[in-house]
Amino acid sequence: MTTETRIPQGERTRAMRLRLLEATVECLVELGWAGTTTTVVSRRAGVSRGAQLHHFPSKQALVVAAVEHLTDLRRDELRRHAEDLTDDGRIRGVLDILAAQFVSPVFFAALELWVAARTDAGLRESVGPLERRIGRETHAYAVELLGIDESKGDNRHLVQATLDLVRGLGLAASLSDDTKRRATVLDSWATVLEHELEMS
Amino acid sequence: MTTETRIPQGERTRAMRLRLLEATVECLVELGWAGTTTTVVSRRAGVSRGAQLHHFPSKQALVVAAVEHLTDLRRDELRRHAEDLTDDGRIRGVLDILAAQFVSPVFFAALELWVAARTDAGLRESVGPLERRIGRETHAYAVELLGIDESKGDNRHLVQATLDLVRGLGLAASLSDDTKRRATVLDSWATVLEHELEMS
DNA sequence: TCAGAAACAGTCAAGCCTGTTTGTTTTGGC
DNA sequence: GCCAAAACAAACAGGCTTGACTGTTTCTGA
Repeated sequence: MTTETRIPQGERTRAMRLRLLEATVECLVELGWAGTTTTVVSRRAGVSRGAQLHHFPSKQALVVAAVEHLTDLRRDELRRHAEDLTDDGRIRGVLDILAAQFVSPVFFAALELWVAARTDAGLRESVGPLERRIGRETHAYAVELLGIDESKGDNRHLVQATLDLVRGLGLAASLSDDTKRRATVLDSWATVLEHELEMS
Repeated sequence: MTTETRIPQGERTRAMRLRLLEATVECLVELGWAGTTTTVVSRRAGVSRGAQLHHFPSKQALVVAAVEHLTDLRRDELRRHAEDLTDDGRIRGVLDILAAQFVSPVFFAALELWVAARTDAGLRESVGPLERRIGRETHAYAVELLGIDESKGDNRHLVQATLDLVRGLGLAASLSDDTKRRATVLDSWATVLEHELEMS
């Protein structure tokens, strides 16, 4: 059969890798780290194990690539949410955006990798630096969204605390849905920030 | 051989179960959820697999018991740290105690179970309620240590936020040692609480 | 003291995961 | 068109985990 549709190999490679990475993230979200086996991933991606091993020679390679893919997803998600930001109740709005970042499936996938990395040296080498980078980027973006001067007063540490807070909220949300409680906590914290942040 | 040392069976049972539970927690801390296999646990506890299966017929049973054991450990740890609390810089001291709770090996073990429970229905049924109870107890204890009236102003939500914060700090600490950063964040948080809490 | 129950020990089979190996198809430069 | 290289497919071996099964020792109550 002469192939009617000729797709460049570069394109196919990219699509195949993307399918595998997305399947990996989905597995992490739905099945957790322990449930994310190479077999399950390949089946879900609709890719033969041979093809999978061709693109990612080891599970380690697959997961590391997935981590990098996750950084992109998280960055996109943050930017996307930021577009809905209005000017009134700005602080509360920013808190909502940040919190949304940490109760999303993407965060849950990252959480699985994060926790697994604690006891897996190879994984930690990949997750650690990337997570630090995401932390820095999120911090900078939060400062930008809040429209504050980071060098003033305790602003810097307050933003850090805010990020640690939403991380804790995300962890809580992973086990049981506590949307309501989260909202009240964020309300209180918004009030606090309005008092304590030194606006320029 | 006439057994010179006669140990009541109840005692032996308790000791054996305790050995298994402590080995389970140790494995969770050192090897993570995926690495905590029944074989590894029994070997580390110095218990034959037969004995292990006698006391805990399934891995599920073992882990559920470990979860309950962990609640005791966490409670003890909290109480023990609370004894070192002095009167000057009380808020900052309380924060240190709470933070210590969430960067301890015991918390890391609980974290493994917490995350695993997200995608494991059976485990979630055990971890969920217990974690909620610990949350409530810790909350109540924090209120007591701070010596505040929970019904006043936003006190209640500020305490909740504080607990979410230290949980986030604990998660951050699990991947890389950030003792210094944590201290500065807690300093800022203490200042905030001093401003915002309504002391009685 | 003795019998039955509980506690303990060790082995085994079934199933799964990972990564290797071997074989087939498609692509792109010559 | 043709051939090397990349992409893809599938079977396989080795190792590990879980829980069941069988046998042995120790305790308790009669």
